[in-house]
Amino acid sequence: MQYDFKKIEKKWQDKWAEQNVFAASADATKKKRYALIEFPYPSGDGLHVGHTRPYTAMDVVSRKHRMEGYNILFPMGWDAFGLPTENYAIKHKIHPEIVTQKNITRFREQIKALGYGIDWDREINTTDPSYYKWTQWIFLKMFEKGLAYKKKTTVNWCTSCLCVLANEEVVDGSCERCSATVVHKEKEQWMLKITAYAERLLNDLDDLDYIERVKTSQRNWIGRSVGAEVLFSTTAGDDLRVFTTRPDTLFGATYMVISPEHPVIDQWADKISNLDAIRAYREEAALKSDFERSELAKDKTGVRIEGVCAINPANGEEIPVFVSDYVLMSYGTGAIMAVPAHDTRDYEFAKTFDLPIVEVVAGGDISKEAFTDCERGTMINSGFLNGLPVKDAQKKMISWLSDNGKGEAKVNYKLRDWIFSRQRYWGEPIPIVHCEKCGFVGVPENELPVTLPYVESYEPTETGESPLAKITEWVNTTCPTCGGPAKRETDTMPQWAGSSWYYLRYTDPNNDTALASPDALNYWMPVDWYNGGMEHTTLHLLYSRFWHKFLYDIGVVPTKEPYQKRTSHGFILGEGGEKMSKSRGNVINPDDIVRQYGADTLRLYIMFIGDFEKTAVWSNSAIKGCSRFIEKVIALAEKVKPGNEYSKELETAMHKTIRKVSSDIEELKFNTAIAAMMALVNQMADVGGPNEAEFQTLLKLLHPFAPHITEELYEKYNKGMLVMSSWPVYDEAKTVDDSVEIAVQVNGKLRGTVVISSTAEKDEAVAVVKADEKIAAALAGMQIVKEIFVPGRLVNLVVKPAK
RNA sequence: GCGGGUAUGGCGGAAUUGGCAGACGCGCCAGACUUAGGAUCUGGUAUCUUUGAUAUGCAGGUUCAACUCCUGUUACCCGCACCA
Repeated sequence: MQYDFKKIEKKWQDKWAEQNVFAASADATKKKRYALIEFPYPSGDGLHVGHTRPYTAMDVVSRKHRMEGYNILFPMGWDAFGLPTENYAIKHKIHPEIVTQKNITRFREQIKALGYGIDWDREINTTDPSYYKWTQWIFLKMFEKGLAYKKKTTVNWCTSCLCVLANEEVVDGSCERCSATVVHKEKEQWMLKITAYAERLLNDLDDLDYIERVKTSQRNWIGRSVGAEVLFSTTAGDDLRVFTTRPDTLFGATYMVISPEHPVIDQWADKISNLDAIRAYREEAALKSDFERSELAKDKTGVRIEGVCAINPANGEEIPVFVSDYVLMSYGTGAIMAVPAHDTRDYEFAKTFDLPIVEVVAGGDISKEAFTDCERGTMINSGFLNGLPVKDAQKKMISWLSDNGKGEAKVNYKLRDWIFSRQRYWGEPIPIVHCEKCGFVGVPENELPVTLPYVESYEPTETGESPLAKITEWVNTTCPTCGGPAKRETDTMPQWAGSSWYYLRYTDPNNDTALASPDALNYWMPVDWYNGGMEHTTLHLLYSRFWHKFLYDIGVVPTKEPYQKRTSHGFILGEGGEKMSKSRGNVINPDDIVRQYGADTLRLYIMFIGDFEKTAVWSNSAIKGCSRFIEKVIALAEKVKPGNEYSKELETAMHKTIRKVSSDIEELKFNTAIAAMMALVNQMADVGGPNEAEFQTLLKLLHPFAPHITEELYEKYNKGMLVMSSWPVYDEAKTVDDSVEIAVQVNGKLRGTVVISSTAEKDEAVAVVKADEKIAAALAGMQIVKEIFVPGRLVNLVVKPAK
């Protein structure tokens, strides 16, 4: 048979579609599996081979589970709002909506050509008003509960996109999207209070089946630290609050440092004698990008505030207060107590400014460096703490602080609230109206969605306002509360909004009275298995867990967590091990591969390429192996023996392969599953061909990986489609060979092999070994000290020279 | 600096979790069929000084037995990064 993959693949894709075999059933009595892949951003470049790795993997898993009798939900959609589309639209003067439609059409065709078992009736699109109505609805609920608020804050400002970025979108001080420099700017922004969920986002990780590295990076990102908040009174009258993880070292606090943005600077303006210098320093810090700040991290800079001193609450000493940009306004209280003897940064700063360094924990050598180890050391120079180990001193100091009203135990998080507004056109409008009398008012639910007005010009403005601000007829509205004149919020939501809840919409994509019906959510949630990129661990994955927990709290979703299991795939690099990029000219386009080899070959190869979780290098020659494998299977079809004639040997191999492929798929070991099938096919060819039942079993095992050709070969048996067939089961008893070849070692060195019955006991095995000529020769003149027998594996004889 | 990970033939990678290192595939070599082969088929393929010895980044250790466990060390990759 000529392998006409083009015809075969089209034929089966059409058949599956005609019979709607991938539609998730509404029958809630069936056992379900919800498998999810991150829906793509439909970029102008089209599908990347990198996409096919997670998609194929989850398709393989889903197809197997479907054959095992599960009701499968395996959906697809488009995360289509975002900057690249908008930038492209501006450059080419085409409306983003049109660009998006075009890109989606292309992506859909490309994905369909790969034969995934996707329920296309549930396709969603984040830019569809009937979808973003609910994105806005969730925002309104958060606004009602006080979790969405507007605040003037220091933001990351991309100098090219002219737009605010989330902390997570700033990479090495540059914009994640366009790589332009990011600077700090003070702006009024909508914020989401993700910090209110920090504790739960952290603790609930324990019960989830996420791969460990995902849990670890979320934990690090949330960054819980335990310590105390301490109040320092000042000569200016008001107090300075600091957070510290080392309350035990309070006696060693010889100065304080506040962030350049700290509000007390203005409060103290009339008392500061060097205000100009302080303000100049603040200006300078604001102009530095994050990148410049970290570049200069080695050299500590700062200015002493003249005219105001702080008082160390432990010993009542007056200590100076400095302004320095190594203290961040965004963490803790924006002020620190500096203990140079026991903190590396404080130590550097003290050396630079020639400040006193007082040792309060003995155990290090503070003439050389700060002693920061909190596992050992004993308190000194610390009044009532003297002689205590560090841990005990911490507890004692905290209770002393709270007894005296000077502080309390405190937990702090690195996680910061999510800056949620963007000054761009192509995003969900924030459904808020600003009324001069009533303040911020949510758009009433029955007026949702607030649709994005169609405009001719969506260029970002130089003033940093959203392009929507220019559309006065849209901006000017009436206040839902008092009916007076009001203005609409003109900022839009960030890229991550629509993707924070999309998995919920798939369960009931056309519902227009709720984001999804309770029945659908009860049945389908949580997502059983979610595979996606590591790069989303602290972005999308964390954001969506936050939204989900909020929706759980207001009774909208039935589960505490959205995703029960999370796995992650490695990147695909171009030939030569470099990142695929247009400039390097090493981009592999899936369309070309499908045209040249067919979808089945691409699917097989992308699964065979290597360890699923690791980076893999594309090889244009290695893919031929998978193409040949398919042709071998086709050739094997010609050799199938009619009837039930079978060999014991092949039967054992069949059962072993079923076991291996079944477990490998669940463990993401697709490469070894395919290797096992290749070995089986080679063996089948060697014995002159399988019988019909054996060949059908092979087709079933291979079907999730290469669905089209296996359907084609299965068709002649008139048993219906493989898609709807049942997954093969193995019999453990039949996975055991009658006899096995075991290794024979003498003193741990391989000296030969013998074939024995697989049920042989130790005595029998050793007897056979001793009878073997080669072994006997090796044993000549030796005395056996110990005999080790590992059933089915080896015999090791420990010997020494006979006396 | 902190956190996570990786290291095995010419290449991608296996190894039932302490039991014959190199499965499976690519590439390569030889042969067959061919006017032809960058098609297909068959066989071979870790290295060497080959009755054997040496091999899983490097140096030790535990064990009858170590890619696997322990100690130390090097290199590379990926996050985060002045987080008090």
